[in-house]
Amino acid sequence: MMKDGKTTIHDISKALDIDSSTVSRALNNSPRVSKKTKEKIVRKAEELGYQRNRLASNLRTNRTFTIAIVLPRISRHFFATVIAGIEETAYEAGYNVIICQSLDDLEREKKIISSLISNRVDGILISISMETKKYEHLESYKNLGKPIVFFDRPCPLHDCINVHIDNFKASFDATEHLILNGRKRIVYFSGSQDIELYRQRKKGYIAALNKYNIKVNNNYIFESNLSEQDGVKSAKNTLKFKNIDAIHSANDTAAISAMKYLKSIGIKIPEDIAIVGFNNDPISAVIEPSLTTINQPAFKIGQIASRYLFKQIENKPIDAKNQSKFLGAKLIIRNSSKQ
Amino acid sequence: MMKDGKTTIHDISKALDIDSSTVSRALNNSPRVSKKTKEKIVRKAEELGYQRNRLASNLRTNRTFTIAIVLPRISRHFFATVIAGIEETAYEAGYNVIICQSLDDLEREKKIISSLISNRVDGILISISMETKKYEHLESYKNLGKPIVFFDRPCPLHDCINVHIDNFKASFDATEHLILNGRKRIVYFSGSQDIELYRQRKKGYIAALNKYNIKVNNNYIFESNLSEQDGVKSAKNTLKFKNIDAIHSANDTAAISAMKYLKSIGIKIPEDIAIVGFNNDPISAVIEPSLTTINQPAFKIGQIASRYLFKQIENKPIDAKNQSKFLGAKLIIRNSSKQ
DNA sequence: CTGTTAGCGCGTTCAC
DNA sequence: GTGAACGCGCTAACAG
Repeated sequence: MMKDGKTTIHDISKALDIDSSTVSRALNNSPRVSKKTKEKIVRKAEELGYQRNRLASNLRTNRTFTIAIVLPRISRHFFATVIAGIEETAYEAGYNVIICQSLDDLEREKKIISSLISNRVDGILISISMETKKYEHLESYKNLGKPIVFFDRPCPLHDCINVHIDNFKASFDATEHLILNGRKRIVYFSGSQDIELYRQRKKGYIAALNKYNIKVNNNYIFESNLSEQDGVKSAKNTLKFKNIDAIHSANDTAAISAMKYLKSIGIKIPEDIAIVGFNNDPISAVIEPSLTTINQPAFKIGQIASRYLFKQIENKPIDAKNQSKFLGAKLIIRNSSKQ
Repeated sequence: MMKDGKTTIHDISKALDIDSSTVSRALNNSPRVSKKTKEKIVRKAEELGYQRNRLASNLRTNRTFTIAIVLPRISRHFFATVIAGIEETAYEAGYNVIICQSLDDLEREKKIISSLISNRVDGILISISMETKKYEHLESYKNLGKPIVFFDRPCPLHDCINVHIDNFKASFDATEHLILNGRKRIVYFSGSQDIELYRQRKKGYIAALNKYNIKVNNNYIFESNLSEQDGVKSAKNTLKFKNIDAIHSANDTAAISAMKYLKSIGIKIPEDIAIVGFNNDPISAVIEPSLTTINQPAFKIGQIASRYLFKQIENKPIDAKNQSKFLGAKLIIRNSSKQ
C-alpha cells in the first residue's frame, strides 16, 4: 500500500469497522483493549503502512518526546562527547534530541529558549553561555512546568539540578601536581571571575599554593576569556617574567594554543616550562604526552544529566544530592533548591 | 502577565474583541490585516507573553521547521564539524536541527527514519550507515514528498543530492605524494568494497601506482572496516613484509591507531615508514606533523548540504551539477537523478 | 472491553 | 479588512 504514509487511524478504523479511539488505544498498547482486536489492528496498521502522526498526538497530549541540548559550541570535543552521552540515554528512553548552539551569545540563547518554548520540548539540558547572568528566559520555560538540568556550567536557578565536576578540587589537584614536581613559580590563566566555574578553579589554584606556603603573586594571574588568542597573549605575557617554570590554564583551549606558541618560538615543553590544562580534548594529551590534564568524564556527564532530566519529565522521584567520583575528577550533582 | 506562557490567540482575541482568525493572520504578518489592528495585536501579544504553539501550527500546516541529521557517530570530529556547518545554516534559516546517531547499524537507522516520519521533519541530511545497501526506509520518507540530501557517503537513491569530496582524486593525490617523496612500496588499508566511497579511494590508489608504473601488489592491500583494532591488525600484517616504506590508509581512524602501534614498538615515523591518512580529525595532524593527510572541508560540506536541503524544502530551483574545489579536496555535488 | 463525544491551538476556507 | 465555522489527527473523558 504505502500510499504516502498518510494512513491515519481512521483508515484503519474504517477498514476494520472498529472505532478510531479503540484503534488509538490499541496502537498505544493500552491494557484496555482485548488481545484479539489489538492484534487485528496492529496487523492492519502494518498492512496499510500506518505511521502515527506525532504532530497530532503532540498537540493533544502537550508532550513531544523531544528534549533540547543548549550549549556554546558543538564542535568542542568535550561538548560533542556530552552530546553522545545524552543521545545514548535518550535513544534508549525513546526521546528525540534537538541541539542548539548559543555560541556563548546571550541574545542567541534567549532566542533559542523562546523557540524551544514554542516547540514545547519536554525538557532542556543546558550549559549556559558565558554572558548569561540573569535567568528570566529560562524561568519562563520552567513556568511551563518543564524541567531544566544544567551541566558543566553551574547555575543557581531555583529547583534545578546541576551536573558538573568539582572544579575546585580538579584545579587544586592540578596545581598540587605541578608543585610536587618541583614547579613553584606557576602562572595562572584564569577565566572570567563572573563565572562560578572559573571562580572555583581559581580558588583551587590558590588553595594549593597556600598549602605549600607559596606566596600568591597576583602578577602571575591573567584573566581572560581563555580563547586561542587569549592563550597566545597570555603566553607572551608570561615570557616577560624570568624563572617561570609552569603554566596552569583554567581551560584547554588557552593551554593548547599557548603551548603551540611557546613551541613555535623554541621553548621546550615540559623541560623549560610545564603546562597544566583542563583536558576536554584528546589533542592536548596527544600533542604533548607529558602535559598534565584533568579529564572530565564528558560522556558520563551527558548520561547522568539526561537521566535526571527524564526522571523529572516522567515525575519520578529524584535524589540530587549524590556526589560520585569519576576518573579522578569528582562529579557533583546537586539540586539548587537545596542550597 | 507571563501566566505560564500558555496564552493562546484566543486570549488575545478576547482581550481585544477581535476574532482569533484575525489575530492569527496578524501574527503571521498577513497582508490582509490593517496596519493598525496588526500593531494592536502584536502589542497585546507581547504584553500577554504570547508564544505561538508550534505543535498546533505544525499539525495544521504539516510542516515543522525542523530537519534531521542522521549520521554514524556524533563524536567523530569530522561529523561534529559537519553538524556545526549545518547548524549555522539552519539557525539563519530559522530551522531546528535534530540529530540522530545510527552507530553504523542499519536496524537503528531504520528505526530513526521511522521516527522522523512520525515526527514529520521537513527534510533529512544523512550519511548512511556502512550496512545500508537498500533504501526502502529512505524511500518511504521521500514518498511523503520531503527531501533527503546525502553527505560524505554517496547514495544512488533517485532524485537526491549528494555532497562529498572527490574520493578518487583525494586518494590519488595522497598516493602520488608518497611516490614523489620516494616511497614506492606502499601498503594500502582499504575499506569495504561494498561501499562506493571506499571503492573510489581504492581506485585512486591504484591509478596513482599505474601512473608511475609501479606494479600493484594485491598482497599489499588489506581490506577491513578500518576501526582502531583493524588499524593495529593491519599494521602487524604490514610488518610481515620487508622493505615497506609507506602506508596509505583509506581512513584516519585506522591510520592513527596503526601509527600509534608502530611508534609503540619503536618504529620511527616517517623515517622508517611514511603514513598517509584521510584526515577528519585534528589529532592526526598534531600527533605527527609530518603525517600526510587529506583535509575534508567538513564545515563547508555541512553548509552546502543543508543549503540544498532548504532549497528543496522551500521548492526553490536547484542546480546540483556544480563541482567546486575546497582545500585541495575537490567537492562533488550531484543529483542522483541526473546520472 | 468498546463506542461516543469533544477538543488540543492553530490556520484556512468562505462569507460579508 | 474582518468574522464564523471547520478541520488537521489524535487522545482523554465519559458512557455503557
